Amino acid sequence: MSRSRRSDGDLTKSKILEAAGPLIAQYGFAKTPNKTIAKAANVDLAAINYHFDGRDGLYQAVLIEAHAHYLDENYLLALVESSLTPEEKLSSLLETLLHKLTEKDVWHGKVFIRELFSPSEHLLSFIELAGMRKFFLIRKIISQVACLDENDPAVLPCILSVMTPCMMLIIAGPNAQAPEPLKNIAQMPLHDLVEHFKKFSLAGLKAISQSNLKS
Amino acid sequence: MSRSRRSDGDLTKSKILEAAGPLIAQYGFAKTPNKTIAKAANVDLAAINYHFDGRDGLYQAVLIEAHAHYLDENYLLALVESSLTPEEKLSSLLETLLHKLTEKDVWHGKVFIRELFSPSEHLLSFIELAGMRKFFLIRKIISQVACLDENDPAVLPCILSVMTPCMMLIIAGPNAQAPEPLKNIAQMPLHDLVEHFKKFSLAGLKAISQSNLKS
DNA sequence: GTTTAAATTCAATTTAAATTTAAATTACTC
DNA sequence: GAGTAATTTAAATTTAAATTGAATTTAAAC
Repeated sequence: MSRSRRSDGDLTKSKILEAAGPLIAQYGFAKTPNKTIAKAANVDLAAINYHFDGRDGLYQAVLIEAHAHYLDENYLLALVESSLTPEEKLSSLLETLLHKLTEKDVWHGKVFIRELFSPSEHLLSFIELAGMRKFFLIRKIISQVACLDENDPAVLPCILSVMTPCMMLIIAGPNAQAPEPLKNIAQMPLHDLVEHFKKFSLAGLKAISQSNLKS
Repeated sequence: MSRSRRSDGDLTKSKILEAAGPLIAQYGFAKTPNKTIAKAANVDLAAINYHFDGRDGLYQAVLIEAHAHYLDENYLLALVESSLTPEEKLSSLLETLLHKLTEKDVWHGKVFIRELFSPSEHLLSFIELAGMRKFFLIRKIISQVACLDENDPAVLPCILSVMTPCMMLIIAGPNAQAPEPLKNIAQMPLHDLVEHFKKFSLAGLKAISQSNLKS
């Protein structure tokens, strides 16, 4: 008996994944029917169920893919262990976050951030696995800039202050047709945006650090 | 002929609205069927279509309600025109944004922010009407703290930096069952959070202001 | 109290989409 | 090249939910 593992299945599986990503980024998961995804991927509708065991399985896979690519864990690891100063590490982190904006299609970030700000039952199930490691790496960088112990609860709002504005920018990114004021933000030169967030975040963290020393 | 306008209709209409809000805040619009809303409101399923002319009409109404209550326009107007210093105005704004966290049910903010970060076709249609006025008021306050002209494009990322972290906090608020790290943020004492965002935002804006003077 | 249209209700219908099935095809092993 | 199981496909089924319509009730006007 032949225990064959055909390789063409993997291709359609990834075709589905690559087609689903941008669609979900643009319209949200609830508003992209399987039929639309199948058409975009040039595969039969039933292939989604065959390969992902149902619609939810596909979304779970897309979410994992999105999270893995949004801020690469290996990049973060290398950054944390690099010989840069904490401030330089922060700069690099912000640059990486924002440079994604210029890429033609940043579906990874959009999908992940959509889920983060409009959470479904799918978020909890996987954030706790893959998400925590990346969270700890980011926390390490930011706590160093703020001169806080990484377990100090005061680091948590610092992380919010640094990260969430960049996330909003990705949602309202140049591709998306955002309402007027947001659209204008997204159309600003990338360099100006990077400079803004570096200045703002660095000053904010320094202020937190200062007030911590006094108390 | 009697041109009667029965008043009991308004009651059920608002019952539906009040029931829909918290459900949509928790589960998202796509994941709360009309049936669930009708049950929570103690109203017949068909009443939704009768009063709101369909599911989308209900969501539109919920969105308008949410936006109106999230940051009250009259409050913003009074704040802008008050005799407080720009810094004090910013403080008040942040306090208002964050105090919503302690209220038992902050569905208004959650619904609006869900939509903002995971936009559907409903966002654009009404943001441009009601949203712009509030946006301009917030911009006025923040531009003054940053010592920038309110039309300077550099104000835009400042608004992001100040507002979005607070929004994330509302999404991950004490009620919601967020994943670990976020849950811990939401459980921090409100006063500490307010202090953090005041310090961070003020320092950030001052830094932007400084670098602007030099160039 | 009678009239009238608004509001409610329940049942029937329609719609849209996901899933399942089984038949046809294809890639791989020998 | 034959056998086999993985994959693809198209059609049928199932599911869930929104919408509609007709019958009933109710509140207000006179």
